[in-house]
Amino acid sequence: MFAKIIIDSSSKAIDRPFTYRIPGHLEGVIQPGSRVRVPFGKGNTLRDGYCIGIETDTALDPGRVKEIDSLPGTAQPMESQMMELAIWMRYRYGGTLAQAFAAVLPNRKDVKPVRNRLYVWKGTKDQLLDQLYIAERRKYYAKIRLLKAFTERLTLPADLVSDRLQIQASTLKSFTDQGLVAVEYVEPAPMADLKRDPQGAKPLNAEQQAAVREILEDPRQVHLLYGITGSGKTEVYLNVIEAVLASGKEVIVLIPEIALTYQTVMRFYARFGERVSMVHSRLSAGEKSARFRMASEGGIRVMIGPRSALFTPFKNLGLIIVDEFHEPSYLSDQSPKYSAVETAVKRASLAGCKVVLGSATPLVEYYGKALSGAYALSRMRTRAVQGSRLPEVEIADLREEFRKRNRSIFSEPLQKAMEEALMRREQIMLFLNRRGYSGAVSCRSCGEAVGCPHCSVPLNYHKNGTLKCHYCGFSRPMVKQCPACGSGMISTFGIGTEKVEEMVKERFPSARTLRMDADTTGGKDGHRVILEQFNQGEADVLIGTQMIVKGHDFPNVTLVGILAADLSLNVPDYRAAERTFQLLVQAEGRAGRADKPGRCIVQTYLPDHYAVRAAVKQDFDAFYENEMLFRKAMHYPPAGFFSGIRFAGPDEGVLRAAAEQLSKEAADTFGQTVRFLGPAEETAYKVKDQYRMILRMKADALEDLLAVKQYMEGKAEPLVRDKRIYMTFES
DNA sequence: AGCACGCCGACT
DNA sequence: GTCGGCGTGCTC
Repeated sequence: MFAKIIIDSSSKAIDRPFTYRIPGHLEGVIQPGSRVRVPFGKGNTLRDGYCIGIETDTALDPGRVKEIDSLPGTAQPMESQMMELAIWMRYRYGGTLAQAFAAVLPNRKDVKPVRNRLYVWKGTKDQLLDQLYIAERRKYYAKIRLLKAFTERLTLPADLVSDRLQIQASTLKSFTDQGLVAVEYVEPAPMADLKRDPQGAKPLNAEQQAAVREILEDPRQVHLLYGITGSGKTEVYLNVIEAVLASGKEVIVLIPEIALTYQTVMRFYARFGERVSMVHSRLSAGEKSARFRMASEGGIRVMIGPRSALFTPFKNLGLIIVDEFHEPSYLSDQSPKYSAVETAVKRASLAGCKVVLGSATPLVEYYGKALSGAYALSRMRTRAVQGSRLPEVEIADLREEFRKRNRSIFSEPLQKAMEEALMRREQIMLFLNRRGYSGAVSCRSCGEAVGCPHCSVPLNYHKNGTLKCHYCGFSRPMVKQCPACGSGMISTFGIGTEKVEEMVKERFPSARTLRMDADTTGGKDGHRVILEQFNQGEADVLIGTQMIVKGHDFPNVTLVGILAADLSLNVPDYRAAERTFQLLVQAEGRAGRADKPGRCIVQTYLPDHYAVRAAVKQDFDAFYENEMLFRKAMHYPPAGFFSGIRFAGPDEGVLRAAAEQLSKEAADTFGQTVRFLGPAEETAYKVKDQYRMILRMKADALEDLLAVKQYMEGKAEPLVRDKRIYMTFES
């Protein structure tokens, strides 16, 4: 018997099956999906790999075929469905098959036994592990602080945690003295917390009931749940999950990284108790593997977590929920660069189950499919909590402010609102999306940004005095006058959050400020510390980038100021308007709670832009209609398929030559079906001494783009192997 | 990716 | 005359 083996490697050169003989004692043990250890290469070094198939015969010269050495660890073989998913991911997103397997099969590390230490815990293993995670994030109870002290030593194999033991405080001391660790645990914290804040099943309103019913009854596989902020999507999920569990099936709930908080997970615990578990990036391989094993053995029925939870090896998967599915954290940054949303849809179709995509600001591609009937659609347009209102949103027109010679970053209405809020001792959040000030040029008089005639994205100002398009390479000299209105009031933007903080202090000397952006959130606890300080009322004004608008609710915040709504509109990306709309809607949602009305002031030079207007009215359908006109006109998704091939390399000349040559060959070969734009320099042309270029492609069929990808992988292979260039694929 | 084979310069 | 530089090419 022979086995087809994929060697675990990130190298394209050996990303293909190798045939090995199966030794007699492993016959029947090795199956497709098994991890194996094989001698490889001239030195016969032992390397790990994945079996992808079994054959009774081989066309190879028997003398060349080596024998499988062993089976490393005790990991279960990958389910055939998960293997199929990985193969699809490799095809869809590139990278090597081994990388795709690694993504769907994270239980790679075998649990190392730890001896000579005693851990005592009353409660289940899973609760302990979850407590440790929570303890890192929040100072909840004294006993959790006690746990925190032991966190380091408690990252132990779950099997060594003894269940339901309790020891006396004296004993505790003697164990501690001996270097053994003991933790006394009085009552499971989740339950303790529930007593404080009971969260049983809430009655559903009519919209929620309708959504639950539609999700359960509609035969279509993909179900989009559009629900405004506060419409109670989670409650809908809980009810749907209940029904799926009752039918004997299992559920995966994906949430954005940032939303994985104590409260979120507790709502699920409250409803489903120990059938729920979660995975997250801070778990060690052993802990994660233990939970996945429990899931495959039926001990866990609902798995919650960020994108990697999608690969929970449930045997009888009945439902996948992707909450806030528009969030960019669903895109993997490692190879394979998969979209967890798209992959969830694929997994659902392999498992024959339903997938629910929920959002207050759905991605237009998906919303379009829902409107066309390809996906099912449920809408929830009212707030679930009685008396709760959407914040009052108003626009401050910065062109007007400029005419009034207000050179400050605060418009008159915002300035006034801030004074009032400070007087009432209420808190303020100021939001400025820093990413957008990379040099787009805009007119202070009419608000237009100078755009590319071929791509309708803003041009970027370059130091040599030209304006360039980073999509197609178009370039023109810097303008002296606004091409739209002829005004000479042309300038670049350059204000970041630091400057905002300075100006808040200058104008409101008594206000205490906190700043939250990439510069102030260093370290693993940076976010938590700042948010906690703000929540404790240690500051009056929180200034930050988009990280402050996601999912954090501060009851005392009554004013949200969006300093420059246009900044995210002027980034060279066809999704700029969509991202802006999402950010604005999210930021608006931060203002006010049921008991205190909220107010949001949106400062903009583009008060008439459809993304801004729709966001102010919280009108997703209006945004969708306008955005689709733009996408269709420009053949951007969903009106067509769009992707990119990135070239990077340390030698500028080699990189340019390679990018241009490869692009030309691709254009000659695929010019009939694919439109090529570029290659153009990336927005950040040189990063860490690497020069970067990008070839963008538009096509009517995804298959055509994937064909170019395959072709380029082959063509660029020699250059990539010599490390002259690096090549990656974007979808 | 590793690792070996292979054909040219400074050393015991 | 040998040790070793890393260029080229293969890995079941």
